[in-house]
Amino acid sequence: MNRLVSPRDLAEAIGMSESSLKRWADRGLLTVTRTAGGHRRISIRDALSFIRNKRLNIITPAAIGLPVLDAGVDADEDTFEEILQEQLISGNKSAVWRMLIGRFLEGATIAELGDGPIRNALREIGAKWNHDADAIFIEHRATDLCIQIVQQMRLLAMREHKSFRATGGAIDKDPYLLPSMLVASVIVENGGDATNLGPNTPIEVLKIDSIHRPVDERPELVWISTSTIEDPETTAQEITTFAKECHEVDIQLAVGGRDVGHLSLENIPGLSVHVSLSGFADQAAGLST
Amino acid sequence: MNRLVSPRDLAEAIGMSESSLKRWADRGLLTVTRTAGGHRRISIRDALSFIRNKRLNIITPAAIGLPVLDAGVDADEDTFEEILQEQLISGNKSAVWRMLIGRFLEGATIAELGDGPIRNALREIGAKWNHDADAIFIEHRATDLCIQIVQQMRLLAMREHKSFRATGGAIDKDPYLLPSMLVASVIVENGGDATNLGPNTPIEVLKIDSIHRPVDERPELVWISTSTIEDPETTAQEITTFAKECHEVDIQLAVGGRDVGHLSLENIPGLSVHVSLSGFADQAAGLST
DNA sequence: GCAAAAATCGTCCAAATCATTCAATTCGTC
DNA sequence: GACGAATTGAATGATTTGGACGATTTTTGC
Repeated sequence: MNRLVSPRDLAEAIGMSESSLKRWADRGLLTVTRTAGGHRRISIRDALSFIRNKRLNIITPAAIGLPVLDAGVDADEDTFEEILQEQLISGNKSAVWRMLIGRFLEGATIAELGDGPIRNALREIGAKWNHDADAIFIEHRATDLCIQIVQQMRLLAMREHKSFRATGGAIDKDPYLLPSMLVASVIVENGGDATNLGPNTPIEVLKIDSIHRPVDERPELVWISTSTIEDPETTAQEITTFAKECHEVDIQLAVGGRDVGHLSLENIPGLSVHVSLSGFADQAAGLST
Repeated sequence: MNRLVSPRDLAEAIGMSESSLKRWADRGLLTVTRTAGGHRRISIRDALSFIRNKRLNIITPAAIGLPVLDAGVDADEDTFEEILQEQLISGNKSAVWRMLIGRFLEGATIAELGDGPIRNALREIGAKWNHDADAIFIEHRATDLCIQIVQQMRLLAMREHKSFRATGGAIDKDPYLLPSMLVASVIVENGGDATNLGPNTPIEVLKIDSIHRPVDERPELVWISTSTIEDPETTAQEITTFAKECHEVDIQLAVGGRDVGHLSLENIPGLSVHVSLSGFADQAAGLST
């Protein structure tokens, strides 16, 4: 996973000529290092970022030491999700990795993958929850694998220049990591600088990194992820108050998550309620311009 | 201590061939000393200045195995930890990233970084815990940043060939992510294939992926991370029973974590108790050969 | 200590890559 | 369509790279 490739290899992998590749590198579109003798060398990570940024197809994955992106990457959406779910259940790390990263490199956004395959597969797996040890095992293993892959995508999607700041986390008593991590990754993918405060983050704590900050250090966006809500009324009230405070200082507040429908949050100025990651993505894209 | 590396090791570390490295040395691009018999030896200092000079990437840090305490490369250990802690508290992502990944690329192991700078910084930050929102904010932000960096190191440390399998997680009711993630990363760094079941994993669930598996799918090692323990007596009893079951089928069980001292676990065959990540590293290295 | 195993030596050479040039293709605009 | 600008892919001779070789040195194991 960490080899250096030559311009020739990368050119072959994406079906372009060596000349073009070198020109792109010289123009700065692709990060290259040089050997002591002056030959260009490209790290896999830079190569993958480049492939995705330029929306290129990997024609010969083997040329840069990538596993064949087989098994359902080309399949239609339903089949893809079905296979992904099977592989997640059986704990086939490399297959899941190939499928998701493969789609990602073909240009799928983190929001699309999170809203579609990842959410659906984990929902199915979670539905089997019944305090049965087997089910817990499968859920934990699948979640950890997804966390690793989402982190990897976050790194690949990161841009040099960050055009806005965002902070957020999962609400108090909510132990789920992945949703908030997905939101952070989606924000990074859309040009933001995301600080994820993780699970179990009371709204009081979010205030510290937003409205309580000096004006020039405040984020433009705050997100709250709500996978489980203990007390819907109190929580809705807290969020409403927080939204008002944010609105006064021109911070956008966005709430999303599985249980967001249980909250009565309507027509509150400065507050967006998202039922999907693409909602977050759109909002972030709006801030990014 | 001034360790010397061979041309082959340095070549592997930067992903180049031994031939090229020898040629560069002969051309004077890289300072080498010679043994009495004429073999080239390169000091870590010269190797690093060469790498920096030519802007090369270190892709296999383990190859030059630089001891962290090699004074003079950068700040001494105390100063380093002090600065790291400051930057973690102030949330300076890029600085923390640079410091930790930098050390890692210079040859520090994940175990060393986890036992030293990371643990000490987070311990200091955690000590400020008093249900004060500021303290929680800083702790959450620092933890998330460390999670990202540890995941990145895990990817960098991953090898092509995995020589043994391991599974583990944080014990039931233990919500901390990072310790178990660190153990998984240390195992990966030492040639293992780690499945991290994450926080809140009851021992029953660990059994699913170990003793309840078919013989040829069983891991060689199971780890339990214990940052908080609700009921020491029951837990110790459970672990003892589990250790016995593991021992019978030749699986090694390793327990570690902040609160591991509160458990009475002594002289149990097949059970190792570690107070540091390097303990896990040694055990993994033993399995790897 | 000694012998076997592993690592490195210096040298050679085919293959890969360099920077540059140039013709062919593609793109946008009129 | 025609035209100019930009991009692409192929060819060039010079340089760099990486693997192979038998000989020598260093390390390992007893």
